[in-house]
Parts: sequence; C-alpha cells; structure tokens
Amino acid sequence: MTDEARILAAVRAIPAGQVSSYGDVARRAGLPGRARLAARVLSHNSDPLLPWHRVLRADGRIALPEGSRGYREQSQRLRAEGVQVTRGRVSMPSREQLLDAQIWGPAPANGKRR
DNA sequence: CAAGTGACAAAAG
DNA sequence: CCTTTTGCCACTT
Repeated sequence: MTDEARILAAVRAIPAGQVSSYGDVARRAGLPGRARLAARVLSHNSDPLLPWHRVLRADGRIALPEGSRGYREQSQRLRAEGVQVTRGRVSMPSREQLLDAQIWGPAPANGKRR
C-alpha cells in the first residue's frame, strides 16, 4: 500500500456533505504531519469520482486561488451537497472539530472559527 | 548539497 | 477577522 493510495482512500472516506482538512486526511491515512503530501496527491489526481472538493485548509478556507476554475468548481460542488460556502470559506465545522470541542471545550480564545 | 516552491498548519499580535 | 512568522514535507532547480 503506497502512501498516495492511503491518502486517496482517506479522501474517499469523507461522507457527502462533510468536509475535512489536508492535515486530517493525512492523519486518517496514518500519515501524521504530512498535510502537504495530501495536497500534492489531490493536485495531481485525475480520478473524476474522487470527492476532492471535500478537502479544505485547516481554517476552513478553500485552498485553491480565489477566482480560479477549481475554486469555483469546489464551491459549487460543496453547495450542491448542502455545505454552506461564504467568501471561499466553509462555516460548517469538520467532524474532528466537533469532537474536539466536546472533549476539550470551545475553540481558541481568538475568533478564528475553524 | 543549497535554494525555491506549493490545493499546509499553528501560534502570535 | 486579518497578517506575519515558523516549521514542515516532498519535490524541483
């Protein structure tokens, strides 16, 4: 099992209507600290069935350059799944964050809103 | 080997 | 919220 394959599997495991981050994907693939590998794998991927649009930056923003084709494509695909996207940002928290918040309490002191 | 680059991340202010 | 600063990894030059 190659690292890339494990990343792809982790991405495919994200349910529709939910989002995750590059870091989360890598962690769930058993490759902690390798968010950039996850990003690279997605950027090179060709599989049209891969739900790449469910992967965002850790802060909930779309990673692609604003206004680019992929950016628009991702926003549209997410909205089509019922995910609210505002100014390139997804307000819906990832499952990870929901669990962490329940265990460790509310988000950081600042208004980061990841 | 050194430096640059990118669909990253966390902390600090 | 935003930006800057560090740290990181996986190439590429």
